[in-house]
Amino acid sequence: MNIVEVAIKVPLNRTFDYLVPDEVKNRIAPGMRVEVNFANQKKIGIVLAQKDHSEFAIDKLKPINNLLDTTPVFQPQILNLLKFASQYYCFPLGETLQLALPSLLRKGQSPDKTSVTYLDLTPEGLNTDSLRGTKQQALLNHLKESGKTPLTEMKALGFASPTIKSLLTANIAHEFIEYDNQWQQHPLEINNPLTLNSEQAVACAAIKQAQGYQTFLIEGVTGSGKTEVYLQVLADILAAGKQALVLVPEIGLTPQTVNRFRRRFPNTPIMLWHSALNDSERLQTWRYCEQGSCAIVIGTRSVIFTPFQHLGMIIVDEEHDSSFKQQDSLRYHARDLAAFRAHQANIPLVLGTATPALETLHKALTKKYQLLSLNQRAQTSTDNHYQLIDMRGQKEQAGIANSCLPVIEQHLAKQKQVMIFLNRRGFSPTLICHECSWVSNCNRCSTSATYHKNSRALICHHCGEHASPPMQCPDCGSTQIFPAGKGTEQVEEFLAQTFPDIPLNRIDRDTTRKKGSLESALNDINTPGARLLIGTQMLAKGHHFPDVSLVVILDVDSGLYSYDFRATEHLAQLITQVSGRAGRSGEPGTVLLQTHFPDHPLLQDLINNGYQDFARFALTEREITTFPPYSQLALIRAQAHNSQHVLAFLHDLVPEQLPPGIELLGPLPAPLEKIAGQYRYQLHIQATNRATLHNYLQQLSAYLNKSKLAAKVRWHIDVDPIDLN
DNA sequence: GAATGAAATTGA
DNA sequence: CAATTTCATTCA
Repeated sequence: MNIVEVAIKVPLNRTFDYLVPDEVKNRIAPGMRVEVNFANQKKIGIVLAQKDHSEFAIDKLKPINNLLDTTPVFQPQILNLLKFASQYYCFPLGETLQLALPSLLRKGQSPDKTSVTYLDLTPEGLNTDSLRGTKQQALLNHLKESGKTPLTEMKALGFASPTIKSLLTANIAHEFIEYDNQWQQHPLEINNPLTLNSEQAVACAAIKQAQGYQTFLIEGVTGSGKTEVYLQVLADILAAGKQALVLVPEIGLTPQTVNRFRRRFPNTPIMLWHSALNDSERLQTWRYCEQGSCAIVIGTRSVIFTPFQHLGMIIVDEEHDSSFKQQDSLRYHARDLAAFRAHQANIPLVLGTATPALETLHKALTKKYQLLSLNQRAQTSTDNHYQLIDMRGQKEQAGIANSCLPVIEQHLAKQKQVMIFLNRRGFSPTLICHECSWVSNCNRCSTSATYHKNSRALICHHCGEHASPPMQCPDCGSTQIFPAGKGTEQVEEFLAQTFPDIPLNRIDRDTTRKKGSLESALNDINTPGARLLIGTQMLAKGHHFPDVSLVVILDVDSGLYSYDFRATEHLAQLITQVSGRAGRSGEPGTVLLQTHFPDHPLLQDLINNGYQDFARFALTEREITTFPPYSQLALIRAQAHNSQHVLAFLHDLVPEQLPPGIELLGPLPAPLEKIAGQYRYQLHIQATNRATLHNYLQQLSAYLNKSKLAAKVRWHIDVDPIDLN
């Protein structure tokens, strides 16, 4: 009998058997796509295995309609990775497989081999310094920085076809197509590697000697030159003709980062993978990696599923960054899957960050990972000077303590940039009535709608509902309606009044919504002279602001006392990352932290001894409280319009007797109990170790598949949750 | 998730 | 009683 096991995209933890017609019998293999009839529909499924008998009644099996591939779209290793991910994160295999496939392949398109058109400067172009048109000049400048670049990428950066064409006709630039595997045939070109300091050299040597799988954690303070270490170890991988996978946070994929790789390895094909790619660009990068024509791919989270010919190394930059954890459907952590993949491929994995996640640090301290510390900063950066601003009994305006103002003024007077950080956009998180107790609550969520003064709107940041702010109180008719609480818009308004002559940029989701607006703001910031920068977390990540000498963090306290046991870790990472933006131009930067709890031990530890010390101290706390990494956590979240259904569903999951090693907490209302009219509750499952947790989850999912209540609510399991919302 | 068919509700 | 909506069932 010719039977295949097929995974189909349905929310079921099950696969389906199909008959194989004789004419395709010899061509079919695991990892290929097939078209099948399924529940009166045509669907594309993935062949998992060939077998000669089925548990299912043979006479009820249907034949497959069509075999869509001549070679598998899933390599055996990728199939294994996805089977693991599906099990580990309790998400149906069929859906997991579809998620990992470029959408054109999901729809049945053929993965035929193609080529990429590149744009580069001609020798004349290299000797040209200035061109007439500003756009042409920008294009010339960019190519001088980046070297050869795929044409599609240039267009995505906003260089228009006519501009490109004029440089082509002027023989400044040329286009060329590169085919399969050419890069491995040329000797590797390496441009201007920097001289390593002793710590970097130690780190490089350690990674280069790795035989097979080994994970390294580079714990490198800001400015200590992690990237240089990546580049130098990559040189060895490339020279051996192997490919490399580099994962970066969502916001970290800037042209500056990419250019640094391109400049270093000028004759090496480097491609990108991120959310702004369209379907055909995605397929292009995917094919290039799979056929071995791309040497380095730099990408965000989902790049971890890309197939390679000869993968030689995986690097995860800023490994602590929460954007590596997917927050819906398959809730995977790309860093953790990278560890699985590196282990499977028997290659080194390099994790790098100034502020390691406590889970990662724990593995390094218990010798599962090799810890490589970089504490020496390059000469252009120096240690920052932290200062706690005691807010108790102090006057403040727009959330800024009065005692901070003279400091801000001093730095501006020295023609430096000052960065003000507040993790709340809008003008104020609520509007309140002065005469009665009306608050601008959202009708559909258990939170208030944020007042946006610029766009004159009340917006709920959770369900997105828009309303116009009332002129009068809807309850008592009073006109005495005031904003309560602070947001970035308010800080901007206040500082613009206080320092009318100083240029100012506010950077948050609202000001960067338009395409290219972040780039133009970042461009502004590069112009010398005094400047005020106001922003949310967007400012903390990735971007390099050499002229910032003062950072003010307005609201430290919200991270100190929180229901979330990871809140202090995230706060410390944020403070360290934001501070890393200051003091990079030779002089020490100043960091002011506004708090009502200046004696808080974790805060004291962080500012006196730095993140490294803080993290080790925080780990001892985790051990005492047996939170992860000293236990394993999973969450079952459920929501529905009817809160009784949700509670009944979760209560039903709690058994009378718990298996050893498992503790359940809940059902608890989610921190925001109601969003968009849906009531949300959660059950915390804490286990002493991984195996116990997964045993228990397996039992649970058997039950969940049968439960009648489960059909009435929306529910999911989040394994290793990082956000307890 | 989507098609299907049975059960419940509606309207004259 | 037929038309319409809701609900549970099943998928090979």
